[in-house]
This record gives sequence, C-alpha cells and structure tokens, in this order.
Amino acid sequence: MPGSGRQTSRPAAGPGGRSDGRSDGVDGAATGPSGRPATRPTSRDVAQLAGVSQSTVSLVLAGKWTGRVSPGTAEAVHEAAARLGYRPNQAARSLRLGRTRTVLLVLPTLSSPFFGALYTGAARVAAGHGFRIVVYPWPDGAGPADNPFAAPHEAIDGILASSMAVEALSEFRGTPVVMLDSDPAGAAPTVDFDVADGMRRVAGHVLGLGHRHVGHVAADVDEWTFRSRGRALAAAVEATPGGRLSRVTAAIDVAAARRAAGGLLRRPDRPTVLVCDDDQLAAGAYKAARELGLDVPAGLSITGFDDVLLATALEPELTTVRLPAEELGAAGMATLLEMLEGGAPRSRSLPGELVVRGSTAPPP
Amino acid sequence: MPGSGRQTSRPAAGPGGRSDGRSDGVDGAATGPSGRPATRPTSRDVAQLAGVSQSTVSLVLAGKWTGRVSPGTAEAVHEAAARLGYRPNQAARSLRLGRTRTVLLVLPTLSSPFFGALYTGAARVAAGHGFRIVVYPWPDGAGPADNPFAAPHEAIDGILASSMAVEALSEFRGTPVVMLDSDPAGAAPTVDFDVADGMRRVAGHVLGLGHRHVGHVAADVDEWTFRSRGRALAAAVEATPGGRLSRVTAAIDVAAARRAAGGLLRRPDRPTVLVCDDDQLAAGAYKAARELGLDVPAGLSITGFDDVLLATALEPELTTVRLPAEELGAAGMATLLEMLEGGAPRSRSLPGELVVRGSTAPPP
DNA sequence: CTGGATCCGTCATACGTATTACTTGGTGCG
DNA sequence: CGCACCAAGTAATACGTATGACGGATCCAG
Repeated sequence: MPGSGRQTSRPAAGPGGRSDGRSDGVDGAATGPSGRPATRPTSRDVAQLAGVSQSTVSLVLAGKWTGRVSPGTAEAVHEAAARLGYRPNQAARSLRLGRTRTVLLVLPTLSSPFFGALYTGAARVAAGHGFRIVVYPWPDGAGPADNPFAAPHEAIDGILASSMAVEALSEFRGTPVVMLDSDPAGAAPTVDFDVADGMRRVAGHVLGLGHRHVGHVAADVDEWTFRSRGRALAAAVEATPGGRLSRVTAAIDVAAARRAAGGLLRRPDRPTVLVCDDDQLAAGAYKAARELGLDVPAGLSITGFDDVLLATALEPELTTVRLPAEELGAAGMATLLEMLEGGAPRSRSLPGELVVRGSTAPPP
Repeated sequence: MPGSGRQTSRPAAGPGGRSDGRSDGVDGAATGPSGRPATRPTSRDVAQLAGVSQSTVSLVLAGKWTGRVSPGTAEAVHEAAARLGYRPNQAARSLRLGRTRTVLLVLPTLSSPFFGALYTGAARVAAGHGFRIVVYPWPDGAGPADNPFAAPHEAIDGILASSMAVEALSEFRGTPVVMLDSDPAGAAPTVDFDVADGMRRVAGHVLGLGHRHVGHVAADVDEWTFRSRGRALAAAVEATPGGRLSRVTAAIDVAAARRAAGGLLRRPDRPTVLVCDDDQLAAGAYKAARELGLDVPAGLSITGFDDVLLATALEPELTTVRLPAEELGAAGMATLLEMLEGGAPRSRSLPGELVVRGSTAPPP
C-alpha cells in the first residue's frame, strides 16, 4: 500500500480510489497494535532522499557501480539508505532475478539433537551469505504423497538433503542438490562423515585394550553409513591375530538393542566388548549387561557411535565417536552455496573423533 | 545416520541410465520430456492453454469466481493448470499482496528433541495453510547483536516465539506475535503447558505413594515455567499433613544435578523422593543415588519432567510428565494463523500427562 | 569548431500475480 | 423499441527491483 510520498504515479483511479472498505476476511493484520503506518521504505524513497533516481540506488547498493556512479553520489545513497533503514524487498528481488536465496533442507526429523545441530551449522553458513533455510521434514520411507508437509516448490534455489533417495527429489528437477551423509557413489555431490575412519579408531581402541572377541550390535538399517561402519569394524578385527567378530542386528531402539545384545551375551563364549553402531543401541546394551549382572566396564566393555546427549547420561559414561553434526551442516551448506555461485561440485568427508570415557577397559 | 531409524534407502546410482558425468542437479534435464523450455509455467501459459485471459485464471484459481466465471470455463482452467503442473509463483504473489505466507519461528535451540518436536507440530499446521516456516535460532539471553543468524526482516507475516522476551522482538514492531510456553501475563497472546497442573499430578502421585519428605531438584533458571513448577509442588506438599519440602537448585545439566542431588541426599534426614524439574536433572539424580548406594526406586523415588528420549533410556525407566511439544507447536501456529486472518488473539493452555514408570515406589 | 570518447546517470521495462474498472453480447421489461 | 441490467469475461495496472538502452555534459584531438 502506498503510504508515503511517491510522485511517479498517475493513478488511474482518481482521488476517490482509496475508499475501498473491504471486509473480505483475507485482510487483517496489516497494521499492528502500535498503529504505525509501518510501510517499509523502498528504493524509490531512498532515491528521493538522496536526490537520485531509483536505478542509481539499485546500482549502488548492488555494489557494481564502478565507472557508472561517482563516489560522492554513491556515498549519498548509502547514507540515505542507512537513515531510512532500507532493506530491499525480497519478494521483488526474487521476482526480478528468478532466484530466491532460499535453500530447502530435507531431514528425516528434527526431533533429534543430531539433526538439530546439523540445522544450526547449515543456518549459520546460510545466514552469512544472506540465504534463508526452509526445513522440509521428510520421514524415512515416506513417499511424497504420505508427506504431511507441502513442499514449497516455487521458492528454492537449492537443496541440502539428508537421508533421502535422490530419486524422491524428482519433483525438483534441475535444482542443485547436495546430499548429506549418504552414499558418496551417488549422482549428487556429497558431504559425509568418514565413519569408516571413526570405526577404525574404535576398533583400534578396544583391540589395543586387549579385546579379541568383539561383539557388534549393528543397526538393522540398510543404509550406507551403517554398512560402512560394519565393513570397517570387520576389516579391523580380521586384520588382528586372534580377532573374532560376532554380529547381531537390532532396530535403532533401546528395547530392541537390549534384546539383541542380551542374545549375544548369553552365548557360551560371549564377546568381551560390544561395539554398537549407535549410542541408543549402546544404551540397550547397558541394560542387557545389567540384566545379566555384568559390570561395565570391568566385566564388559561397551562403545557407541555419534556422541549424543545420552552418552554422558549413561553410567558409566559411554566411550563413543563424536560426529560433528554442526560441521556437517555447515560444510554441506558451504558446498551448496559454492555450486549456486557456479563453482564445481565438490564432495567432502569429515573426520569423527574418538571420545574415550568410562565404558571401556581391558577384558576381564 | 544416527538415531533416525531409517528404512528405505538404496544406492542412488541405479541400474543403468545415470552414467553421465554430470553431478549437479537432481536430474540434468534442461527441457522436460515434452521438449518444453525449463521455465516454470505461469498463469499466462495456463490461460493460453485454456483459451482464456490471465485474469480469468487468477480469479478461478483464487476460488472466488462465483458469479463471474461460468462453471465450464472454470473447469477448463483447472484442467489446464493441472496439465501444466502450474504452481503460482510465490515471489510475485508476495510482491502483489504484501504478504509472504511465511512465519518466523524463534527457538533457543534446535539441538533438543523438545524443540524439534515443537517445530514439527508447527510445520504441520503451517503447511496445511500454505504457510512456510523459517526457523530463527535465538539462544537464551542473547541480544540481537550476538546473534549469528540474520533475521529475514522483510519476509514474514508473523512470529511464533519461544522463551524470549517480547521486547527483544522490537525489531519486528507491528508484526503479530504468539509466545510459546512463556509467562501468560505478558503482552502477547500465549500458548503454554499447564505445568502447574502437571506438577500437581506428580505431587499427587508421590504423596499418594506415602512420601512425606519431598526433595525438589529445581532448575536454576529464572523462567516462568520453572517458577510455576516450583510453586505448584510447594503448594501441594504444604497442603498435605506432615508434608515437608527440601529444595536445591542446579543448572540444567547432568553433572550439576548430580552434585546438587548428592548434597540433598547426604543430609541426615534425607527426602524419600526427588522431584526434578526436568528429565536431565533426574538423570543427575540417578547418578547421585547410585553414588550413595541407594536403589531406585526401593530406597529412593525419582521423578522427572518433559519425557524426553532420556526418560526411557534410564534404568529403571523414569516416571515423568509428558509435555506434548508437538501439540504446543501446532496450537501456537493455529493461534497465530487465526490472528493473521483477523481473528482475536486467544491464549491457551495444554495439559501434561503423568507417565508412571519404574522410578517411583512407596518410601522405604 | 566539430566529432567522437568518456563520465555519470536516468528511462523504461519486465518479472508474475491479484484486482479493479471496463467491455460485450444477450435478456427482460416497460 | 429502447433502456437497464446481468452474466461472463478481459484489459490495464501496480507491487519493488535489476538492468539494458539511452542521453546530456565535458573534454580532447584534429
């Protein structure tokens, strides 16, 4: 709504044109409780104050005015903009440029500290580049039709996707994509954790403590990251003289892990350490150990993976691998923004860090 | 990826096909299967296909065409739109209407399942109304200057804010605001949990088990929700003959809670139950109990508040109050959308549910 | 003195939509 | 028959920005 002095005009409707008293229902909320006029200043307002044309304002603020505008004029424009607190209207910008400075972040869920941290890292980088993030929760296994969230098709420049088949994104044909922590062999550039390296560190730690019979409580999820963890552990154990691996699988769930780990521990020749694919699985392993009267770590060592909040709430605290989720988000967003600016896609891997706490000790 | 319980996933490189070297974009197609240019169809394209004018398309798709367009024409428009897969350009819409269908969600952090769930509920409701959510992480106590995230000033219709002084939002003067789980006495409409009621349920439960000396492990955070919990607990205990309350405070942190609870338990006349303001505090109480050789629940009962993942990972599982975070987000968003459509602000309170698990028993 | 060349800017326009004012062909009615 | 009126649409416009096409000085060489 035109509130302040604009002179261009030539309103087709005469002086009486603004008498509309619509009560249609889709109005409302235009003026806040404070009753201020509240029309945001436009580039034309800035132009008027600086005594130049709107196009000059646009040129100056875009920063590409060398050789077209004198330094003095440029300064005047900047000053006027600052005085009015001018912020460009994003809608107009998007309409003109065809780009929205918005990135879609696809996550299986936000109800997990891991993905929350991932978001935080991505948002920090995005904000630094003037980009906005819209989160698109996409539960695992859900098809586009099952999804309770409408995808904002129209308004994105790129996609940062975690845990989702690239094919499911077919709706966004032609949109640059960076995948997070998924199979690097896929079509899209990927930023992931070097989980194989992380698992090698775990293996090195427990084998170094003297363990030889290693129990692996694996996640019952057919995903690249877990397959990779399993392979790395198996390789490390096999490479050790006397090394031996027993594996059970469980859904990522405390109760399921307890049952699976219990089965493993009840075998006559039970392993002396349980390497778990995930901290939640480790929590289940704790429960199984307690059930069987095994002391951790004296009677049984346990390790996790991820280092979520849970890890330090357990007693004793859990030896695990810290995956820097926030850095993953940040690196992924940085990669995507590079692509959006015409750079070549570039995949990366982030190292995990072994955090040794109280749940591991030499075998009994 | 951690803790997500993912089911579906397959190697992105399918059998055959995707052997081209391109790696940017979901699918490299510059033109669709029909050979059309890659630009998204506009309302004019729809108009041309339907044999009508652009304004007719707009009228029909807006749904308010009764008496202005014949049913037959309307159907033709709908069909053409469907055939082209037309989606209105949001930027143009926003520019024209001055509204963005975007809501800012202010949260202290997303690295917590609670706020993640809150987001999920809010997003579900927003998506149902064609609104988009932009998350604005605002750590508690941070001023606007400290904030590493740039606020997208230009592009929001309303604000849903959790745990933040309304005054800190002064930047957004005139924008409708709904506060979540904060002091209902404030200026803005509020949706919160009836934590007083929840705490009364906890008190009723433990007092009903026969406990009389109640220890309160309170959060050392001066926030409405915690003050309210404390008052409700005190009132319930005082109203019970023989009831007695001992209180310690601790930062919301497992280690701090352990120290505080330990102090309480080492007193000569120690309480027989620890009512904790929060599940994390309860986790600390477990550790203190174990340290002192107290069995839970036989020697000491413990209760939490919030019912986060942690609650069932503890051994024994924690008796606590489930706060439906997702519903909070949904109710808050619903309230905000009502306001945006001109409705009167309306505050609400959501009840919590007592979840009795294994950590409470009659006093020894 | 004149015809470029160089500066420093402005004009006009398009992006895609929603909406208001207007047109047009038909119809009822006095 | 003439006029108003209705149904069914269409033309025109504005939202605020970015940018390519233009324009008026000023200066310099010939």
